[in-house]
Amino acid sequence: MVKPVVVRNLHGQVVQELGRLIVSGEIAPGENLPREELLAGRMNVSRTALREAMKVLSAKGLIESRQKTGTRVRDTVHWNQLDADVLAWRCASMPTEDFVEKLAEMREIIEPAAAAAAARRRDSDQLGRIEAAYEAMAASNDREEWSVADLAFHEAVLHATHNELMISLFAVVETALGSYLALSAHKASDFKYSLPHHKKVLDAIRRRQPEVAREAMRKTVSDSRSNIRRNAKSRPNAIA
Amino acid sequence: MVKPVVVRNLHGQVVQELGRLIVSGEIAPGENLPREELLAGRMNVSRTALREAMKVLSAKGLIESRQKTGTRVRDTVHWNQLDADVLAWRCASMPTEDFVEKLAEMREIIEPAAAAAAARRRDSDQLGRIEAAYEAMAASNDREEWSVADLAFHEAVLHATHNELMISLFAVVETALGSYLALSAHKASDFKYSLPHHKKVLDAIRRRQPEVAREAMRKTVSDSRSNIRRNAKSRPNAIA
DNA sequence: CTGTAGGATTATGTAGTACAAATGACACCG
DNA sequence: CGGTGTCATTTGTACTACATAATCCTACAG
Repeated sequence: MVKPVVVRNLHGQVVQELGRLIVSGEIAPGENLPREELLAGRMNVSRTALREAMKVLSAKGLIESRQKTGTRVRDTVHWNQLDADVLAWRCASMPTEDFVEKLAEMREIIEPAAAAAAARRRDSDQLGRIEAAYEAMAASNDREEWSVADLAFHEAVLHATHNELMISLFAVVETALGSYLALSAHKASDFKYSLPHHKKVLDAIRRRQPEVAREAMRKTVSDSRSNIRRNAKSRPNAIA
Repeated sequence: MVKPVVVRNLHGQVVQELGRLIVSGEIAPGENLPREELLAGRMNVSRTALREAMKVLSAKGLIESRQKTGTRVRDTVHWNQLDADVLAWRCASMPTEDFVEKLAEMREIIEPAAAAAAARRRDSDQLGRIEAAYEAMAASNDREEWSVADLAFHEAVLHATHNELMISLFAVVETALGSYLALSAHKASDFKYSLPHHKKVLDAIRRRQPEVAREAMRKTVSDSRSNIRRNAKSRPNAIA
């Protein structure tokens, strides 16, 4: 369910290690990293590998290198907050309610709009996928199956928008929110609680009723958020 | 007004060059790049520089390298569509109306939601910035000044949301849309056309009325979009 | 003739060295 | 005191050598 983050490359590991350190704040913005030679030695990798890693971090807006000056951590405003890795590092290091709220807010903005757009622009093929996902949700036997089908449903709706920017944004937010979404699941008995909500979304998209779809989706994700909030409060830091 | 994209590093140039080739489709997804040694020779750079560039492109999801197999261009679904560079390359290579519509759609989704959030969470300091930007818009003497102040206004609203994910998304979309926003400007005589719209947004945020702010902002950006569309049709490919 | 194991081949991955270029610091000179 | 040039330091680029992994193909066994 969670992302594996398997990195076979050495510089990939270095990226993860340094990225985590920076995003978690252990290396604060404005601060300088050790010289490449020293840092490479300290991490037991060659300067080559370290530099390839630094170029990646640089591409994510986390650091900035200049000759003579050295490499320094950039201010958070320059970070590519929408980068999957950056988001993952934030999730890992600051699982505060505050951040989850921000992610959930993004979701509540995107999804209703996406549902409306899908109702306008969906073709029959994509409607089929949404229906298939809905059927899978209805047929699911446990929370695991439900979660998979649920994700597929929302993914299918997003794809029906024909807007790859929105699809990409959804993917990023949803992945980051992934672990927390488990919190929105109900007790084993009523994990299909939100099935009727999804039905309304599906019907509205099928009938090409944008505003109905928007409102139905709004209710769905807003519901999900309250559950996340409730469960997160009852058992804080359940993730880690 | 436009972004300079000044790259002092050699590998930075390689990133730009290869990135443009890939995003424009000249090197299609699934296709393999030449071997590092060959490609480096062909571009007159060392393998070192080429590899650093490839790591960056890899981080943006454009390519994927594996031993023996070589380096291949990944399918577009894996691209970080929300990466500033990727977006810039798309703008440069396919300035189709279609893509502008997608960007505008994102804007129409984000900004009203942001205005609502700003009305809820703004503090006095941020309200001050929004007011200042508004005053600058009102005091502007030409379209250039107007555009700068206009951007500052929207930026200030976004910052008042306290959600850096939304700020980041706005920044990316707005930058990509930047050149096209000029198209939304009216003739020299009535470039302040949308000032009353902005006034309503400002007032609603000041009075902490989320739904009023949302609706006012919706009208503002929707208006801007119609202008972009109209002007884009009258003089297609005015950008390049 | 077919299936599989294992080695040959070939691409990327990593390490290390050497030097170029930029830039901040400092000393020197007017 | 101020301008200017040299020096030192850190990243940038190039090149070489070898490690590693995965494909491909050969050879062998059934």
